[in-house]
Amino acid sequence: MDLAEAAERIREGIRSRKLILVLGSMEVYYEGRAASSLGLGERLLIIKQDGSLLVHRPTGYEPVNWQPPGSRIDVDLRDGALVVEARRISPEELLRIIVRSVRSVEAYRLEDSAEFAMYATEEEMKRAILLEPSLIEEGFKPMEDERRAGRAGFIDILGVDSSGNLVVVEIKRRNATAEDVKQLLGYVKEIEDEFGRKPRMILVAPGVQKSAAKELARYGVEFKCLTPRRCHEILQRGRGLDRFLG
Amino acid sequence: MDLAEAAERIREGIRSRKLILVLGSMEVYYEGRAASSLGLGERLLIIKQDGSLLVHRPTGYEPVNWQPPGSRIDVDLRDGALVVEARRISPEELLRIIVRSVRSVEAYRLEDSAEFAMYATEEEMKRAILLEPSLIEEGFKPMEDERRAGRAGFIDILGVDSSGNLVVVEIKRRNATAEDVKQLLGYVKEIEDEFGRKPRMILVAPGVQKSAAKELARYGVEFKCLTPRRCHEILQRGRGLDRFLG
DNA sequence: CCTTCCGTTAGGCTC
DNA sequence: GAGCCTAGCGGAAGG
Repeated sequence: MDLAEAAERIREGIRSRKLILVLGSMEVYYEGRAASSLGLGERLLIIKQDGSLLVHRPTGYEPVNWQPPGSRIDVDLRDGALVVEARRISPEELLRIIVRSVRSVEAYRLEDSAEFAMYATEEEMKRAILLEPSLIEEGFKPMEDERRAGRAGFIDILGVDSSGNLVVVEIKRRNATAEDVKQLLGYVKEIEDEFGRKPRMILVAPGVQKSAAKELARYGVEFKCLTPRRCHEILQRGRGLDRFLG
Repeated sequence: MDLAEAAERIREGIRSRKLILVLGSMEVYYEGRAASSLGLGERLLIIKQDGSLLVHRPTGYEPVNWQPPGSRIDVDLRDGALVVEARRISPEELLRIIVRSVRSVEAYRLEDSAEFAMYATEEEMKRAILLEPSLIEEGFKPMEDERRAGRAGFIDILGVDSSGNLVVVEIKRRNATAEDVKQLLGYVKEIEDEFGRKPRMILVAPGVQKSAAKELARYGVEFKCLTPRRCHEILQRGRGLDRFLG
């Protein structure tokens, strides 16, 4: 395909806010927070309706270069090449794509208003525990969630056990790290300052990294194994009951 | 376009290891480490030559759903819909795309053997300092890089200053955080244990976060401002000299 | 605006 | 293979 025609199609696609697909042979140069260069090769260039831009090589999940939504995109013919530039400010970044030859340019107006729903997140784990506190242990009673702990951050769940002890619960959807233990200790210090007594500390996660296991023992942090999947199932069950009860 | 024809084109594209672009109206369901669902809408489905798969909505930098390279991809006609499934094991994950109608299916064999080069990384900052130690201060002499500091990790650069003091240098390509200061202190503790005297501590970065500034002052950590860009320029210059001298 | 934290983080490296 | 760290991380939420 002729480069001038390709340029016109791309410009028209941007004007009419379409998703544009360009297949061709191109070089790619990036400069901003870092810098990169990529010599000539056949790639897929995607320009989206919101001004985001992606360059994909024939393999790999990730784009080799990109620009997030809101970039200003310029299309020019320069020295016998088709040059696409995507700029953004804050941080100031420039992505320059020099297209040497084009196999195809397609533009589509896509309609997509569906809602994306994600399950088995850390948020869902917290909701499952609030719904069924015995997941932590028998007699556990949550009092607050997302409670501010000074400048240490927010405590996932603050509650009391069956003996009336304060319990600070930290939830992770993946294996707990030593860093997570430190985070929990930070919360506990704030709580201790505030309440004048040391609370129990429970780290809830599907597992622990080896380095974290040592830290748990060292600081007397308890560990409760719980997977995001199990929590999701519990919430589904809860919804089923709600529906049944009406 | 007819769904049966679309299915055949996709299968043929996979057989011949091409990059496949499908534009159409589709639902997407994912279940694996987490789970998600996305109702009917017009999207771009990309199947790459290496078995990676991406579903892109009309806006946004990131794919809404994906499967990394190496997934097994099945294409079926089922209940009047075109169903594309991408599975992987370890972790076991399934992405199911139900295509209800197709606007276009294109397949391309792309040739791309160019090398991708990234500059202005933390690695480059270290190399620039090793090449030109006065970037830290006059008289600084690097002795080792990536030196093991017990279980605390690896010291970016260990050296001595003009007075013979040990110097531990930690490099960050972005503004330094309080966490980075802690990391440096961890190294220093190990070095102190080993050498029996406290080394100077220098954090090298383009800037500091506010929380980090307090930690710097508190623990007597010095800060040296240096940008990845400057380091990249220095290395370029170095290469130029090598070429000139060599 | 900046900071903090999560992510199906991905990807790379070491042990 | 598991553990650990970095990223042009992106994105969201909060101050």
